[in-house]
Amino acid sequence: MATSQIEQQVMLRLNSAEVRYTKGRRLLVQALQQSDGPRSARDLHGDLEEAVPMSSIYRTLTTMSDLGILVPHHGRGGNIRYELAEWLMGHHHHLICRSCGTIDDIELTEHTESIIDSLVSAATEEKGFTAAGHSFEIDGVCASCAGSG
Amino acid sequence: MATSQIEQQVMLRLNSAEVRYTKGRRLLVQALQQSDGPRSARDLHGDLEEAVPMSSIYRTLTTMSDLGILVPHHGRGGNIRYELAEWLMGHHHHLICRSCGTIDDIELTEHTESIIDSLVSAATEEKGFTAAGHSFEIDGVCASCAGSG
DNA sequence: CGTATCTTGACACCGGTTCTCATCCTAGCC
DNA sequence: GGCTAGGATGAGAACCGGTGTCAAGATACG
Repeated sequence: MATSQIEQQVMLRLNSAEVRYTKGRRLLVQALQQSDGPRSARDLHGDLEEAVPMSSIYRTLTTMSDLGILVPHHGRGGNIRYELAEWLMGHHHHLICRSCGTIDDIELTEHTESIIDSLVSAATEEKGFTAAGHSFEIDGVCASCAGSG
Repeated sequence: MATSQIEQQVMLRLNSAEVRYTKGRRLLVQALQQSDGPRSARDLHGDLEEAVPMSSIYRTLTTMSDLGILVPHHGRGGNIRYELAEWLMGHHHHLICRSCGTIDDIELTEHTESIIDSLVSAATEEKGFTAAGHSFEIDGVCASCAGSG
C-alpha cells in the first residue's frame, strides 16, 4: 500500500527516536489521518474494529504524544482525544458541540490567522509572556444536533 | 461576615433553584473567588484544609456547574478544574505556561473581543454551527519561567 | 418544638488510563 | 536462512479520579 506523506513524516520522526513503525502504530496513524477531529482511545479501538487492543492503543498514543506526533486534547467525560500534531495536519481550530461532544476541525483563512496572531502579541506583550501557540475553540450546537433537537 | 457581591449573586441563583447556600457551598465559592485560576476538587480540598470532604466538594461542584455558577475546565492530568462562570467573574481568556502549568486570566479590550466575535461568526456560518461561547487560550512560557530558565 | 425535605459524610462502585510481565516480533548479524 | 538481543505486544491487574448510595444530620416552616 502506498504510504502517505504524513506517514512518511511520522516514520522519519519515529526512526530518529529509534522507535519502530509497527503494524499497530501504522493502523493508528491511518485512523487518525482519516478522522475529522480528535479521537479517544475507545474511538480508535472501534475505528480499527478491535484489531488493536486497548493497552496497545494507549501505549502508542502516549509514545507518539511524547514524540510530538500526536497532541492530546482533554475534553468532556474526562477522556482524552488525540489528533495528529499541527506540523503534520496543519494549523486549525475546533468547533465543539455541547450536545453530542463532537469536535470538528476548522481552518481559518490566512488573513484571519494573521489577525489572531496580532491579538496574541497584543495580549501577551504586557505580561511578558512568550507565546508559542494558541488554541481557539468555539462551543455551541452543531448543525445535526440543532436539526434533531 | 460581609458577603461579597459575587456571593450574593450566587445566593440569588441558588435560591431561584431552591438550593440552599450552606456552609460547605459558601466555603467553596469563597475559595474559588480567592484563587487566580481554575481549581480542581483536590485543590479545593487542600485550600479548605479538608474542612469539606471530597464527596461533598464533588457534589457541590456538579450542582453549581449544572446551575451555571461554575464552569468546568478539562485540563492536563485528566482532572477537572472549576472556576466561577463568566457572568460572575467577567469574560476572559487564558495564558497557559508550558513550564509551570500556571493558568493566568487575561482580559482583552472590548474592541479585541468584537474582532473575535466576528471571527466566530465567520467560522461557524458555513458549517451551520450555532456558537454559544468561545475560548481563546495562548500557551507558551510565562515571564517568571522565562527569567529563571 | 415537630416534621418534611434538603444536605452531608462515609464508603462502595465505576470507567478510563496506566502498569506489569510473559510472549512475540523486528532488526542486525553470522 | 537461522540466531540473538532488545523493543513491542497483549491480557489482565492495578490505580485513581469521579459518581452513586444511603443512613444520619441540618434547615425551613408551621
